[in-house]
Amino acid sequence: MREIARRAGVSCATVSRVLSGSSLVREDTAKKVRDVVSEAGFIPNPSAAMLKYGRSRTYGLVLPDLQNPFFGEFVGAFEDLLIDIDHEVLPISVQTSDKLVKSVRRMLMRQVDGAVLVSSEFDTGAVEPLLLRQIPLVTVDRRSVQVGCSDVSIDYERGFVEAVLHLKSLGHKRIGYIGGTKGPHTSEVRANAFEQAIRGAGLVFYPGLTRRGNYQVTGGEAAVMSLMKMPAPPTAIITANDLTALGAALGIHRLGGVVPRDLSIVGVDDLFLSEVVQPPLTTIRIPRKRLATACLQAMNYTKQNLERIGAEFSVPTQLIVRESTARPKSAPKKKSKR
Amino acid sequence: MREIARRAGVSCATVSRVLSGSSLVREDTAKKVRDVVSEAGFIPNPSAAMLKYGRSRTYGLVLPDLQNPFFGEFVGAFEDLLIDIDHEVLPISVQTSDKLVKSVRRMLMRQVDGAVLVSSEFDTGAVEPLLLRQIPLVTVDRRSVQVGCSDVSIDYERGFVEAVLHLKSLGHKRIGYIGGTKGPHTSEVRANAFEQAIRGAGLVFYPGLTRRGNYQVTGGEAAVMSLMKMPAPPTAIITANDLTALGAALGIHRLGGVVPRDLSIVGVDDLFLSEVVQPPLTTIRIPRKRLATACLQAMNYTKQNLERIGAEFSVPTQLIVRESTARPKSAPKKKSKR
DNA sequence: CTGTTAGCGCTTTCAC
DNA sequence: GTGAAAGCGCTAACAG
Repeated sequence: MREIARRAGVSCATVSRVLSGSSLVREDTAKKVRDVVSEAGFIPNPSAAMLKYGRSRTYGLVLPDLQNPFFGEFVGAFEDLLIDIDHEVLPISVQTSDKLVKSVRRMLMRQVDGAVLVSSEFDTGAVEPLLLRQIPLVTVDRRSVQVGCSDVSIDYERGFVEAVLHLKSLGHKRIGYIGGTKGPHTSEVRANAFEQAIRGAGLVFYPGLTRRGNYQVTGGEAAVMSLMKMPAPPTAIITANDLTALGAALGIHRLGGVVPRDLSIVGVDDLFLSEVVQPPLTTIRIPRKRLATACLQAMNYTKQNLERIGAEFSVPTQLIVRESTARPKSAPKKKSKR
Repeated sequence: MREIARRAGVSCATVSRVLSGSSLVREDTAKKVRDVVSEAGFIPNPSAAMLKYGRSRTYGLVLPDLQNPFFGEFVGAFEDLLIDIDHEVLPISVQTSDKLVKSVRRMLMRQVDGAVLVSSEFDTGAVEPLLLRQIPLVTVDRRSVQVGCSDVSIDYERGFVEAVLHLKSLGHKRIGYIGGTKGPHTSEVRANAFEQAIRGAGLVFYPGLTRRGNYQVTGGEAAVMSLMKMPAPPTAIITANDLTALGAALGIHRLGGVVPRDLSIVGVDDLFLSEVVQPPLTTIRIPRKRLATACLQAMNYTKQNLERIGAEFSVPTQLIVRESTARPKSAPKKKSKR
């Protein structure tokens, strides 16, 4: 920078002013500086500014599992948003929850300006250091907020209602559910949302038709195996995410069955792959862009209201009907009229 | 840090020495400092060190497409490796090649200590600024090196040979290929590798049975449609990656056919999803961990030999046989004995 | 062994 | 409108 100042015949203070777009510089001086800057290919070093202000222009993004394509896509969406405001993303994948403690340390080291926690599977203790240091937090679908921490919830409720109505209109009455393993809180919320969607549609909720999964293919497969072994198995299921749904489809196939003939399946996420598998998956889409936007919005809110309880944001979902759902085998023909 | 020094009754130089593990400190002093550090939850600010040494302990990772799960998995593998050496990864997804210029700028700003370029689809000009600033570069599968830039190639050759032999042993003779769109160089290399694998196996290479794809599902689908319309379509194909293979399978399905009955398909990557689709995909596995390790190794080599031409590293591939390959419809029964 | 000090690159008062 | 200078947190050379 000194070098630029020297070449332009000004001081580094002036160069700094030009670069930060201060209007206190005469236009011809500014132009000259800009010329020298671009000619020399000068790129300012933000670490110096960071050192001075303690802000890194970086947000931590804690994800449970980069193997799930959904999160890869989400990182991309979030990154795009940050580019526009000249920030970076520090992605952190946390397979096991004890790694969160280390991750928090990493974020602290890198002086992140905030953190988005997409794995809700964590105990508050782990993020305590972040809160203590006044780092704004945003959780996704944790359904609870606290001082310095906002939440963006994904509106599964609406998606579940749409999905259940769709299944009901096809003639399904015994609808099962394969959930996730996450923190008791979220799991509870979702299971309740499912139950209410069922009841809201005027159907009977069968607790015996719900299973736990692990948000992965393996969990969906195991759960569907267990479900189909029952004396009265479900004719349709809704799963916690597309990976679980894919696992369920695989399980049906292993059992010698066919989707949707033997079981209708509804996923959640709408991975771009869900469209190309056979059969293409009916799923409740979580819009990544909107989710990313809401996270950033929540981040800004939290930052500006650090002393107050965080706000709750919500992202809508949308049912995408494809071919993994159909009329149940046993459905009386007349139902088709409805 | 001053605060810590004050509390421990030492100077900040001593604190710094303790934190960096210097042995020049008496054990009891060091212990005391460590106690204070952990009690106060002190976390050093690396930007200061960065400012001083110009090193950020961050590597840029330029990826073509975070939507392809392979890259998500690769980011995870690379991140794991970097954690061990206390570095971070700055992931940058580059959809269009003109964005590379901006990305390069971002990496320069963040003072990355090096960059791994997984999209080989770029002209050398775009990364010139990196080279100029003596930032070590590693390309993946670019098959060329230069001063300050090493390459890690993926041994498609071996994978193609294995795949062709596998298909030949099943009785296939007309084997097609759906490539990618990447820079002319890599595409050429792969197409050649395919051709040689075919010839090496004593089969006839039919140029008319090769198509270009786009490394995505859409490309595979379009290419297979075109291929199957031919008077004498292939009985098996090898594709540039699993997404293309999935697209090809989808295309066959759209055409009313069945994989592998109407066409055997071999992919490349071994996405974890490839195992769970129907039929599970026969594919040439690229080991992410080994690839990540090789990239880091290449990075270290380049860093230590910045003045010299980079080295070439290679990562082996491995054929994983699943159910998307089978004997061709037309195969004479006696072939089965072989 | 430990303390003092200078300086990394930048921004930002405060003078001029 | 512009320059001079201090200071962000840390490290390394040097002094003690």
